[in-house]
Amino acid sequence: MGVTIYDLAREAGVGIGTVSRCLNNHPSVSARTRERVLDVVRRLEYQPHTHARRLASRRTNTIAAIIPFFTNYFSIQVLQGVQDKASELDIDLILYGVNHPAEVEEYLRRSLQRGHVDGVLFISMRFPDSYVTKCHQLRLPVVLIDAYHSEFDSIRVENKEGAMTATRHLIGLGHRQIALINASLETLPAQERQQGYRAALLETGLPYVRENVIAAGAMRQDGFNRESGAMAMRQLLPAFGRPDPVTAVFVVSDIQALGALDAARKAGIRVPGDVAMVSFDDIELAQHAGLTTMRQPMHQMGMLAVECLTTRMGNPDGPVTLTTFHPDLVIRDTCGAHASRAGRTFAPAPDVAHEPTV
Amino acid sequence: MGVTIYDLAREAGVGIGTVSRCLNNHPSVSARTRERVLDVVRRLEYQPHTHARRLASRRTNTIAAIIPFFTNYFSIQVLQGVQDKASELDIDLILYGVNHPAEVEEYLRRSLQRGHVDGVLFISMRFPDSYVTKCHQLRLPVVLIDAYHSEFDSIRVENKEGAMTATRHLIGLGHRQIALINASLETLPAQERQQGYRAALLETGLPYVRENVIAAGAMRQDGFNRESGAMAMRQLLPAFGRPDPVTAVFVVSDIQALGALDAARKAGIRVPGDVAMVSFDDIELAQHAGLTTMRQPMHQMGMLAVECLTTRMGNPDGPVTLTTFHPDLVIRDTCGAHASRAGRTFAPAPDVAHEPTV
DNA sequence: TTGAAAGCGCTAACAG
DNA sequence: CTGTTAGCGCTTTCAA
Repeated sequence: MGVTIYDLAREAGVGIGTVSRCLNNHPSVSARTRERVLDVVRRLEYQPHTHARRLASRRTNTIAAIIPFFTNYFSIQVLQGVQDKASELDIDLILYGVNHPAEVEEYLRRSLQRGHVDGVLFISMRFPDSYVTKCHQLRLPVVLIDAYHSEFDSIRVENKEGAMTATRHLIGLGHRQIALINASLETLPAQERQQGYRAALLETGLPYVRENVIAAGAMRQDGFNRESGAMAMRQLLPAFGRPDPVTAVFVVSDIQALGALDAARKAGIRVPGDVAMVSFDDIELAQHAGLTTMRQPMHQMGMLAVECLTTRMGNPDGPVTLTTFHPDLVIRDTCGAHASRAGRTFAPAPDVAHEPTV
Repeated sequence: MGVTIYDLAREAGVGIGTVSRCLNNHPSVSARTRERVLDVVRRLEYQPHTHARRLASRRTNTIAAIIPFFTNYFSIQVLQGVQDKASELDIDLILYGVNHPAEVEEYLRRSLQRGHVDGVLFISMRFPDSYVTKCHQLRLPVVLIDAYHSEFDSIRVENKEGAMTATRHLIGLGHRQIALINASLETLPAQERQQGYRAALLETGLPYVRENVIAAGAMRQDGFNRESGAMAMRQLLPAFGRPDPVTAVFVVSDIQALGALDAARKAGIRVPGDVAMVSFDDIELAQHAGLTTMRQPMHQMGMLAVECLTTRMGNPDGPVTLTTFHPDLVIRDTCGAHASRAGRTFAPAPDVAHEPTV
């Protein structure tokens, strides 16, 4: 039905090898011949057959991204970086959105089919241990983003450092009772951010108050969602009224901060008037809501992940890499720094790395 | 390097044809043989080679989705529906995110490669005329979502009707000076929603006031973005102070409403206190912001699009279909219906379809 | 029910 | 520089 290289070869009066060379601009073809062949290509509106090419060349030029897909804005923004870089490199990107944990394995299984994809990107999810051997055996390149595994390349952000910066900022603004609204401690980012929060308190000599810390239980998106933030804020409400009240909150993600903000508003608590807030991620909406937050270079992380994956594809046995970005503090409205500088200001403490257990 | 059906055949003592039949559970294989072969399959951890299979069977089991990707929440939610259905049907989904208009053609060109994908989904974008003939020639199935073209299957929402409902709701709440914040009139949804707005005014005998209508110019996302909404709101500010002031606004998308809300807040205008607001889409954030809005069944539209595409793949010459959903009014905070019912209430007007030109 | 053989359309190694 | 040839791994007749 379609035009094949045989048709082209016949029409141009050359062999199919030559046609193939022209198509893949192989150097050893005379200018005249190439011209003639490409002419025929245009005239016959030839379209190469993707899969035939892939079968013969053993390269698929396709990668898969496995991502938690329940409208997770962080992941979406990483995905954009991935897509942009893939597009730039002319690589097809297969999207596997995970709604149910079981799907992870299903997608991995698919990716493992020989010749299906050249590599897999794993975003914001724990990599299932049962698959690490398989991936290695079948030599499937894997890169993790916002996740970590000692046997795969990972791209992440300094969560502990970021959480420390956030907490210090609040301390610097004069706050002494700082609450923490966390996601599920099952996840690494949640653990690390809690460590950072705690470390910042410790280094300043502030007590770690158990009641000030709310973690999400097992739930949708591991607690990185709006409702989780709102619930936590509601739980925190009494703490605003007690003597020596909580006057600031560090929320481990913007999306939770949005929910917390909402809950606070409904309870008549003003932010930053009554309580200051700093969160984490800097998703696009953070700007809209005026969140002071720790920015993660999501787009850049996505782009880098694709580069890292292609590198890995080219060198399957190279050493495992770990790339770490440093989050930046973006000051907007919720921390109150812009509004009034009435509070006492502490000098930033030195970078002492306590390692409190969580 | 990998295990092939030849290995399986040798190991099981059968021909490759039989192996292939077992793998594709073709009926004409004896239970015993099948058992034996499948045993070997498991023992050797055989993985079929995707591309070989695709080449031989001429089916790719892959579709592509071309979507405007600059964090457009509407599209993302549609995409989720697409992904869910594709996953359910075991179809691979290639994601083509468009950042620059030129990329559309690039992606279409790729999709047109023989055997690349079985079909293409086109979300929220005008389909380039230069490609309609090509798609038909190469018999590439195409389905449009939130867009329309007479020669392709389309899935959309009754924009005019929705806009009328929204505007009528505001009228019913007693408002008489209702502004319109629109996106770029280059797009079909913008045109249709403006028609609906106008029709609702006309049927009630309210004048169409030119100064009350703000359309976005040519810009990012055709004006369907936050900044556009904020700008429009700022332009509208004087109208709130004049005699016979504007007391309500219909905004053609939630994302613009978010921007408008922000701008209003900064200008000291309370919503719904000073001005009521109804918007369109019901993206996930609408709930968070308390937007009264016209709900589009985005997820459902995405799912249906995939079904429609597979149907089309099975019957390339069937009649072109157009599926239309009706948007639902979701009442939350911004319209003020919950707050006070102080205003006069008009009875809903009959469904007269004026067709004002835009 | 099964095996053998002929492709699917292309790449790449090998002669010339 | 170019033509020929041998696969890539699988599906699908066609006989048996």
